[in-house]
Amino acid sequence: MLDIKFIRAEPALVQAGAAKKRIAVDVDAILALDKQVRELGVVIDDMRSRQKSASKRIGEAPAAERPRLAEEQKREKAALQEQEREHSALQARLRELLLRVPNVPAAEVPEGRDDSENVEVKRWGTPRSFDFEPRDHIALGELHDWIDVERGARIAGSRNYFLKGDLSLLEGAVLRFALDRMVAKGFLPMSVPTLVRSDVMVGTGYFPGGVEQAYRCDERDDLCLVGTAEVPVTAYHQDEILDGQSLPRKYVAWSSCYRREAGTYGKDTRGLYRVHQFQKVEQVIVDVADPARSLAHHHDIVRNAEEVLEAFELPYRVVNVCGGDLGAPQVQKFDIETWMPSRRAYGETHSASRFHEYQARRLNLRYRDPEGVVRVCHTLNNTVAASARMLIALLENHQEADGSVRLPAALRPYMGGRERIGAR
RNA sequence: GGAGAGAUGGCUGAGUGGCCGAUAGCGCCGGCUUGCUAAGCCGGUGUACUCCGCAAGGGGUACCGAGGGUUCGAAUCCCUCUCUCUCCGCCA
Repeated sequence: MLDIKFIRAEPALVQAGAAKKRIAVDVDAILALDKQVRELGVVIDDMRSRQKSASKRIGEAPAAERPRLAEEQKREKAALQEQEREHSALQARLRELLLRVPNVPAAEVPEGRDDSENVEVKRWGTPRSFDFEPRDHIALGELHDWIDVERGARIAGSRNYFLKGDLSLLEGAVLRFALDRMVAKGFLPMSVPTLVRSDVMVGTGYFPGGVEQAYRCDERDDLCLVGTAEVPVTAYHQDEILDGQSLPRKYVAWSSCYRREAGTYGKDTRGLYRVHQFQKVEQVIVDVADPARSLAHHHDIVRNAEEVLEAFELPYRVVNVCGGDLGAPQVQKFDIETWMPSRRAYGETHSASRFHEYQARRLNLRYRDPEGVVRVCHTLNNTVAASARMLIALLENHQEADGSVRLPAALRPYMGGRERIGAR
């Protein structure tokens, strides 16, 4: 959420930012409503002030006088209550609108309509040229009985799966490697709730825009399954005022992630690329409100992910996500795409975002600076490793003609020292 | 699931209808005292919105877990909910 004061000061900037993101917003209408809310607020504050002093006088008046004075106050009160009802309706409407105002994208965000216009900023490694007909991960999974999508679908519907044997172990190895690496960099590991209240989904910016993408419990419990550990970790300090000295806070969390994938019928239906549940190690940073520091963190968290891919010996590229492909909350986003032979393309495996105040303001996540001033924090996050897609890349890139899969050196200690899996 | 107790400012903890945005202590900040430190003394110390002011600053309103209600007036009374703790039951 943007600061309403910022919107008042820079309406054109906000309107232009929304346009760059291809998100419809009427800034003028919001400002008109804001003005209305404030004007009525002044009236109400004034009425309450009179009400309070009148009540005080009644308390001090002789008992005989009180009933008559109270009677007068009753009429005043009715008028006040009517204004209050009007005011809170307007405030609620304003908040609804504000929750949908997108964050202003950075100048470095490229213009563009959709992901086809994202701009590649880096490429590492070279996609391997096979001297045999490479299998896709599903074929490899069937060959070794590592993946069972049929029973997954029978148990839980389409886009659900079982991982078995060495692939299940490999999933754990990938995630644990990623986690260990981040801990070594000073990130605090956390185990987190994956079922959260919907105000946390609003706070992190997923709601109201992304309600369709989240699994929700029924009306007995106001809880949602998170699509990423970013949600509980970023909301960890909700409603707190942190000591500025304690920032930045760097967290890393391993969690299951749940996505409804509404509106993706017929898209990526084969295999583990687009699934309803997967596991992910996520890095989150909370820091002071300094755009330069946020930017530096952004580069760092991208680099952290790159190092994991390099350790896995997987070719990747980094793209600067264009305005039209950017979500409402982000200032800027870099996606890392890893080479996937079956797609004959790079597929998104990581997403690194910086938000400035957008999430923190919704979460009421603040800190006290050295001068004692309370400010809203900045937040950022990025994937470190996400299980299903990382497994696709590892299987497909490191497969051999006989269907076995070579393990990169980094993963061997996590796989009992083995150099390959699926050897016959 | 059953029974009970609770939720107040950074923390501890008073406050059962008007004198309470809230006693006191601790912590923190400033000052004084003092070879240094410790102790002591004095003062200050919540958040949000809003109005006035160039500013320093000042005024108003709201907030005592959340939401409703009673009342001229609610931290205080009533209702609902959430959370915490204790005991019992069940259970990974």
